[in-house]
Amino acid sequence: MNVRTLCLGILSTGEATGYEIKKDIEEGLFSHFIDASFGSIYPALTQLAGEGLVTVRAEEQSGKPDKKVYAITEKGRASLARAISVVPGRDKYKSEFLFQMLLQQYMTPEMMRAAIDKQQSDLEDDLARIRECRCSEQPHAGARFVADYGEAVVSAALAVLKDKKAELLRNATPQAAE
Amino acid sequence: MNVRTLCLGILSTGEATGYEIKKDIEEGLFSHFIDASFGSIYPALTQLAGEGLVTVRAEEQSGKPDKKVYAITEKGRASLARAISVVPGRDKYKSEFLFQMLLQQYMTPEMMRAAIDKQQSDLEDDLARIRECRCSEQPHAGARFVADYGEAVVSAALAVLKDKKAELLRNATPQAAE
DNA sequence: TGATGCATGTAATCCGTTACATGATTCA
DNA sequence: TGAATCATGTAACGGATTACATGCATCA
Repeated sequence: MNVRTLCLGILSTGEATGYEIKKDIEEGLFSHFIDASFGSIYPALTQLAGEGLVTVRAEEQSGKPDKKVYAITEKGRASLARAISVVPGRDKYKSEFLFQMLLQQYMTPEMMRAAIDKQQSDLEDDLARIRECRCSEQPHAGARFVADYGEAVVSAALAVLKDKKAELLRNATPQAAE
Repeated sequence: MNVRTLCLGILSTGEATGYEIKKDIEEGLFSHFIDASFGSIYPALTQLAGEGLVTVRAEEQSGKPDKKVYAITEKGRASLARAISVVPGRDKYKSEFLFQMLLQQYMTPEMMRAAIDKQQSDLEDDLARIRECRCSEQPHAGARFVADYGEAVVSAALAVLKDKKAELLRNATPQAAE
């Protein structure tokens, strides 16, 4: 799945500017399983408009660049439906944190602590964000499911982390890391 | 974190060929939070050898290309220690499946079922793999933690999925998908 | 007989990130 | 005064995937 389809998906829930799409990706329900930067969103939107999958409407603003509000077209909806009508690819999960934990013996206890604390605060952030989404929206079945799924996964991670934190630090080898 | 560091990390647990490293990434504990293909592993290994971070030893074989066994050097261990002595980047999770669930209304009920079944079998695979790792190795503290973490996360996902599956399918809009 | 596993490697290509460029407004 | 928010966009660069090339052995 690429940024094109992602933009189409977000626009299927209502019109938005590139800037708002980015915010949605960072703060909305999408945030915990998708990523995209301006450098990919803006070109994707231009391309989509060129193909008639979305329309653009410029709104003048003083001081700032014109706001470009994008809206999905029927052709866009059809294209979106086609794009998601495939058996989904396997989930991909990348974690530097877990890699580090696997290589504990190369880390100093201070680094261990820093890494664990960082991970914990990241997870707490995630959890807060998910719960916020659930409150702020009147969610449809899909959104509710995704929020439940996300909450369950993040909570489970957090529980293990809190549970094993002390043990992990106790085991940290003080002589490590060259 | 890049393929270089990943290779160094795997080689820190014992010597291996490029082919074995790939297998380790696919089947070992690494598999649920890291990815890499031959196209990136082989060049990385060549580069690492050029810099003296690993040594190579060629083993002749009949029929097949010579097996190149790589082993990490002291310099390599130092480099690995340096590479992982940073506050870890945020975990990244990509899921086409969750994206699809969020856009339910564009999917046919058949696609919904296929997607859910696929996700379930993927998760069951993951769980089996993690449990296998735990048995096959005499794991050190780090490996045990990673296995616990992975098991908790995947189990939680699986539980939600099983729990909500029926509801998700019941809600599937029969007229959807263009 | 045809797929799968073993075994290494290169080149084209893609997709995306990072950094840069611009600039007003608002909040601390 | 300096950071953050709003707002769009381009260009360089990087990093990895995919496909290709080669070829034997084994298993079904």
